[in-house]
Amino acid sequence: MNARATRLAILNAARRLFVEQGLHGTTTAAVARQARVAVGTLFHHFPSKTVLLEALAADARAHRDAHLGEGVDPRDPVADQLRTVVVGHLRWSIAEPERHRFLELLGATPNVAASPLAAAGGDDVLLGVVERGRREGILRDLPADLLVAIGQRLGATLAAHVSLHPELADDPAFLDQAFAACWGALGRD
Amino acid sequence: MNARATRLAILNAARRLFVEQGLHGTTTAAVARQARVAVGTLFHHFPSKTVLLEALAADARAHRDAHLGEGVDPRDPVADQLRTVVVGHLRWSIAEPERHRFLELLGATPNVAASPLAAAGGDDVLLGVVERGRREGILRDLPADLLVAIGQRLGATLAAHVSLHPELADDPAFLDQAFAACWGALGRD
DNA sequence: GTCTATATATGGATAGAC
DNA sequence: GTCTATCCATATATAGAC
Repeated sequence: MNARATRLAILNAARRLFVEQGLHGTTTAAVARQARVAVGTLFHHFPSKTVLLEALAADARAHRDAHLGEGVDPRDPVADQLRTVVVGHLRWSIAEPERHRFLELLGATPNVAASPLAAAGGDDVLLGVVERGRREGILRDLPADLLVAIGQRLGATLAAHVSLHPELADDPAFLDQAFAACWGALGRD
Repeated sequence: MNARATRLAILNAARRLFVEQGLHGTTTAAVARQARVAVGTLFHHFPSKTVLLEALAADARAHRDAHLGEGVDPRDPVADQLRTVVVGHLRWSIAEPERHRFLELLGATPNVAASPLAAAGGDDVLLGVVERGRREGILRDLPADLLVAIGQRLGATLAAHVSLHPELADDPAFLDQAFAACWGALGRD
């Protein structure tokens, strides 16, 4: 197995275990076992557990952002852009449940949420849409950062529900209602 | 210091540290230090770290439920009941930020969210309101458990924002908009 | 009930052979 | 690059004096 493949095996094993057992609940030994490599090999590729976490975070964000970047057309009405972002995020979190849950976990973990590890970065897409919506006066009279947070949390809640009922991912009626709920929360009455 | 006071000091210290540094990030030694008792004393009152977590969880839920139980009048329209629950929860999470964050943390921690520790229990109040709303056909055509989850997450998001801007807790315009966002997400258009 | 001192296990990380 | 064996710090929990 070449170096690249070994590195990938470690990343995949680590992501899975971190999501299943938590950040502190997962030992480097367990990651190595799951990846079918020796502990020394793990530390050869990732000099510390923190570096491993950072690599996973960067990977997950890059993956998500690449997925979200496409598709949002600045010429569309804000409501359409928002729908594109929300549904896109929903689809991504269904397609990549572990990466999604890993990012959620990072954000929810004290002393990690504040570190560079949790630097949002990719939610810029949503932020851009929200800021344009506010300028146009079609969103609620709430702070922009709160609107972004609401959009994120709502998206994550929907994603968690759909991950339990995968058939909903392609149910147009459900997706309509789900987006309607988001728009109902964010849009001006 | 009597036994009751010692127990309380340990609980308060533990809650604070768990919220600040995470469940696994907090050692029993650190809790004892913060509570100004010896490690042996801690383990005298709580035979294990798990028991301490359970006691903390039970305390936080009882506190929240006692607060939420009052105030919901079954004769009110569902929208009013919902507002009572949402605003009540918001106020509670502002008044008791550590208990609130501790419950959030429990729910977000793998291998803890699934354990008896995370048994919801007190969100029965919200569940009751949502079920009545669905029967009356005034809520969105989404599964009841998803509606409850949306209400909870939205409430938690608002609470997190208000904890950063405490002055909003008594701003009627903000509370109106905040509740409007919840109702927009949950209520039928 | 509270303390100090310690047992026991396990964690992250390293050394050095291959 | 990968392995085995091991170091060292720290974590939970206990023992037993006061």
